[in-house]
Amino acid sequence: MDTALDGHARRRAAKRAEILAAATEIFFEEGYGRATMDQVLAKIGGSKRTLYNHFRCKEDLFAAIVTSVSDRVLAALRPPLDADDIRATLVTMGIGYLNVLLSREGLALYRAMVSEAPHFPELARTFFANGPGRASDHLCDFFQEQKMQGVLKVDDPRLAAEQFLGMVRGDVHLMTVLTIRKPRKAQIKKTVGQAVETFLCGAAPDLCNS
Amino acid sequence: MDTALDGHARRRAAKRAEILAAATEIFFEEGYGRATMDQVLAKIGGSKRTLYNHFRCKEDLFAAIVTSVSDRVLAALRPPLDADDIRATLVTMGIGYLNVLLSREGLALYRAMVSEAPHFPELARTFFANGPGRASDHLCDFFQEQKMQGVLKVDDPRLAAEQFLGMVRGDVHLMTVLTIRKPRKAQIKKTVGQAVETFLCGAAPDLCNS
DNA sequence: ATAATACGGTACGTTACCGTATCTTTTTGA
DNA sequence: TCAAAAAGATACGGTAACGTACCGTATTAT
Repeated sequence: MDTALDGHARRRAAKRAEILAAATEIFFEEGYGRATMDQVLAKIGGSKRTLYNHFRCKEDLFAAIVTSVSDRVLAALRPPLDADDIRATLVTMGIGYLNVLLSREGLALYRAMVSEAPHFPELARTFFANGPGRASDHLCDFFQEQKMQGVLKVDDPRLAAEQFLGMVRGDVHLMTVLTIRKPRKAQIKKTVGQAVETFLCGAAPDLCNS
Repeated sequence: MDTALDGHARRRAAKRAEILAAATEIFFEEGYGRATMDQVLAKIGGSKRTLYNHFRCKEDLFAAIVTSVSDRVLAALRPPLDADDIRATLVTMGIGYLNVLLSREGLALYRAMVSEAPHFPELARTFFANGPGRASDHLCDFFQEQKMQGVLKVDDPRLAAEQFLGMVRGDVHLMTVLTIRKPRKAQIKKTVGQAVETFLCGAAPDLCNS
C-alpha cells in the first residue's frame, strides 16, 4: 500500500488532531504555564505514552497549537478588498480585524504569545507575520494600489495601514484582553466607522464628509 | 514614641522596599509563572521567613509589584498639556505615551498583566485604570476643552483620544512586546508625527497642512 | 539592661508536574 | 490468520517550588 493516507497514518492523524484540539482548549484556558499535560490527558482519556508519541515535549505541543490556530484563525485577517469602494473596504477590513482579535481564540492566542514571546521568540515572529503583520501588509497593498491610482494620498502606506488598524483597536482590544469588558457589535461598528472617517479625512479629502 | 516613622517601622519599610525591588526585577525578567520565591531570595540573601513575613504569598507579592510599578511608571502618562498649541501637545502626549509603553518596565508590566489578567481580574482593572485608561482620560479631557472652545471638532472626545493613542501605538508596540524589534527615536518621532497629522486633518481642518 | 521585634539560615513537608518505563489491548495490513 | 503498529493504563523517577518550622542573632524601645 502506498496511498497518501495509510490506515495507520489516518489513525495517527486523527489522534493527533484530537490531542491538539484538547490541548488547545486547555492551553488557552489556563495559559502555557498553568496548563499541564495531565489536564490534556484528562480531557481525552488516552495514555501518556500516546501523547508523548505525538509531541516530544510540552513546548513542542505549544508550538504546534500556536501554528495550527494561527493558520486557521488568522486567515480571516486578509479579506478580499474591493478597490471600487474605499470606505466600504475600510469598514470591512476594520470589522473583520476586530472580530478576529476579539474572538475567543484570538484573545487566547494574543495572551499566550505576549506572555511567552520572550521564551519562544521564533514562534512570536511567525505569529506576528501570520497575524497582525499580515493584516497590515494586506491593507498596505491596498493603499499602495489606491495611491498609484491617485485616489489616496498617503506618504507611507505601511504606516498608514498600521495606524488605521491601531485606531480600530483603540482601547477596546486591550480592555477585552484584560477581561474588563467585551464590546457589543454596535460599539464595534461605531468605533470602526469613526476610524474610517478620521482616516479618510487625512488620506482622501474628496471622500471626507465634514 | 509615636512618630510616623518608628524605628521598627523604618526597618520594616526598608526591608519591604528591598524585597519589592528585587522581586520586581525577577518577576519582570521571568514572568509571574517562572519566577520563584527562591530566586527573589537569592537576589537579596535574606531568609524565607522574612520574605513571607512581608508578603503572605506569591500572589500578594505580585499584586504589590504591579501596584507599585504602576504608581511609579504610569504617572508619566499624564503630562501637562498646553492648550495653546494643539499640535505640540499631541506630539508631547504621543511621544511620552510611547516612551512609557516601550520602556523596560512598561513592557514587562504589559506582558505580566496581559498574561495574568484572567487570574487577577481586579489587578487588571486597576492597571488599566491607572495606565492606558488614565492616558486616554487625560487626553479626553484636553479634547473636551478644545471642543468647547470650538478649536476641535470631535464627536466623541473619549473615542478620539483612544484612537489617537491607538495610531501612536500602531504595530510598533506589539512588535516590541513580541521581542521582534525595538524602534529608534527617529521612528517614534515619525510615527507620532504622522498620527498627529492624520488626526488633525479629521478634527481640526484649519490646522491640517495638506 | 532587657524584653520585644525583626531578620538570617536551614531544613523540611507537601504538592505538583514533566517525562519514562512496563505491560496489555486494540486496530490495521498482508 | 497473524505480525506490526498504534493506543490504553498505570506506576514511577526526578525535580522543582510553595510555604512552614525551628533556632539563633541583631536591632530597637523602655
